[in-house]
Amino acid sequence: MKKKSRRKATIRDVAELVGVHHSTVSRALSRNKQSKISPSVVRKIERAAEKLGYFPNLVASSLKQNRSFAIGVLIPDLMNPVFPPIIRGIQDTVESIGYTVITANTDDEERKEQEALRMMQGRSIEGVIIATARREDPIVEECIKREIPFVLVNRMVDRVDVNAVIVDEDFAVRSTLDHLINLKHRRIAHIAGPPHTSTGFERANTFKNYMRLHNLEPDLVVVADKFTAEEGARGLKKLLGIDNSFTAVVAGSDLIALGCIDAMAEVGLMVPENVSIVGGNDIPFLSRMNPALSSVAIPKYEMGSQAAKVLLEVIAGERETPLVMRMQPRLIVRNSTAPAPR
Amino acid sequence: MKKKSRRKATIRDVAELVGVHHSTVSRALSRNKQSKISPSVVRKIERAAEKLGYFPNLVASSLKQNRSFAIGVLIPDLMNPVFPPIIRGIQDTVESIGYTVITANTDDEERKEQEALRMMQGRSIEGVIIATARREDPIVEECIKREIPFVLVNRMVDRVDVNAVIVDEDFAVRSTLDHLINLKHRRIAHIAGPPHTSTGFERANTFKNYMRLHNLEPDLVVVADKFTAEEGARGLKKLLGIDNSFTAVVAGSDLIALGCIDAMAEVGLMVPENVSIVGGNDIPFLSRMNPALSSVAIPKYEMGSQAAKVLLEVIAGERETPLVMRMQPRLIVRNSTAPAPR
DNA sequence: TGAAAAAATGCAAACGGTTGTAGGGTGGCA
DNA sequence: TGCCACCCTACAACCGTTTGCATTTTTTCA
Repeated sequence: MKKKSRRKATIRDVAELVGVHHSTVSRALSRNKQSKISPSVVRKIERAAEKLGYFPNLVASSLKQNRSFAIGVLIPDLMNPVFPPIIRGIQDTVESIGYTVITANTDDEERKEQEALRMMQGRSIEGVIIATARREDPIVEECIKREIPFVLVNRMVDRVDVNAVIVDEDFAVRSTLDHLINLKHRRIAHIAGPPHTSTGFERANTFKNYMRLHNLEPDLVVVADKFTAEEGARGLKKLLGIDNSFTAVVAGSDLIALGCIDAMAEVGLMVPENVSIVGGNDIPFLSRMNPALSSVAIPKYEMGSQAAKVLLEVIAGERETPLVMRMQPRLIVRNSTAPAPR
Repeated sequence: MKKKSRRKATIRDVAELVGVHHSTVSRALSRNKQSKISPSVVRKIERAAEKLGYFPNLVASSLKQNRSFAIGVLIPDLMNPVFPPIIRGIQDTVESIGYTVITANTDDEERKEQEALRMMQGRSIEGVIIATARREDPIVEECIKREIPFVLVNRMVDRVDVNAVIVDEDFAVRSTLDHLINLKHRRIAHIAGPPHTSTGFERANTFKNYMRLHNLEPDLVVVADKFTAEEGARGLKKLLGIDNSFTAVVAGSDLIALGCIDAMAEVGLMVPENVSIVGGNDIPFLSRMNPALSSVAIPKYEMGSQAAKVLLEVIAGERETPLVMRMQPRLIVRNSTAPAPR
């Protein structure tokens, strides 16, 4: 019995115990097909499997079926609070039907993205959810070329023939600007996210257009090279060097907003007394900071969940035409915005 | 060529292109062994592999070698900010040597833990890092029984013959009590984490002992059933019902502390003017809240990283005797603690 | 009652690598 | 020139499942 517990029981072990061929066991245990195995044998096999502590070797199964019941997820960095809810949304929906997810952090480095994709392909993942897309993205191109099912989440590429679950950035900045303009702000600056990302690019574009629509000069736009607090701070300092007449800033993300607030604190600018600020993404706990950050909330968990559903459809071959789904964000007004000072 | 790109190139395709046996290709491509393949052939094979876009099928390799170069990680919930850094620490260290990690959320439900472990075993993971341990933990027992290499992280079990990377909870509560006592607090309450977790249990124990050591009555202890803000709020309300003479509270975790603060706000208690509070774990961004939460920081990333290293040693058979590693936490004093009101 | 249809099970070949061992070629040395 | 080593490389079996097809068993019905 030492030997028995030594290595995992296989399908052949239970076949032997029952006295049938191992293929019969295989069929008996995979209930999906109408497998033509008599109920009595099925029961005997199930009992034997139970007794031996048998459970299927997913690896062997994957090899044979050339599918792995696994999907990959590419994110920039797990420690960025935007991503855990997205991932959780993905996991919850795919796990419910027996899939597992493999995530990889790419730190926005193309080399790591390539490596991760390689690794995932080596593991025969059936599809990928990509949260790292740049507007021109070699990884996306490669997925297309290799015909790997994929869905973009949060960030989009410049082509439209892809599946994506993203947010209505237009709506996001319009509602932000509406709010600020209602508060009588006129000199509004924008610390934009990186222009090679759709989120950074689109929001900056809409910002400019919508400002003009309101006859406001959209001249105070500076870009942050990353969605980080450091870059946000750098951006705001640069802005101060150019023009300090602004009374409000629209930040490309919450992290960027945090950096802006830090930079303003350094020069004695108070939020919201001197300048109002609104962030983006609404990451957790920022509602409790001082001042509580006004932000555009995006449905992170749902986006993950939806992206997963779409991916599963693609994998199952149920979806032919590309789908881009724009989720509606919601401006949450807290204490970092106030009427424009006179 | 359609057909070629249709399906992934295999080792046999490469072999055919070069005109050698596929086993030769296998040996040529796995450099580790002194594989006795002539350099010229190796070069030809590498070129052919490159040309065909070949990369190894990890699944097949896993099946044959009965190892998967994958480890599992069991966490309660990815969305709890404590875990992403731990996971990132794990990922970074194992990925550097070609392993991948599969994480599963268990929501502290035993059923999900069992399922997750099953799934991981089915995928032939070589070991597990467990962040979900309760003091008596059936999953841990099962790992022992099945001889699955594992390392506990953050939480410990009651037995000591296991590998674990945890924090010196004793030190944690002693330094927070020192701090509070220095501030002349005498009536100090403790909202403890769940007593079925080592962290909840140990901290509560140390709290009581260390209070007595200072001739203070440790009577104000109430337990939260989970490490959540909701439970923290519930705990504090219960405390208020018992005795409201306390001027400081030691919370079992940051999330519990947040709940306490909320509950206190409801009844008009101000932090830190009326009561001081210190949290645990020091999750990100709470330094920016109002008031900035004093907390006991734990080296989350390093804990993950260390746990991964230990696990890899166990897997490699390089570690026989169990190791429990206690990482030193650090009290970070911010604005949620102040001298005791008179 | 017997033949044909239907149902249940067995057989064997995969899936794509790895690896022990056998065999072919080359060079060294007497 | 001949023999023996010694490198390389080829062969084949195997890892645990799945699955088309053959075969056996059971059922059906004339």
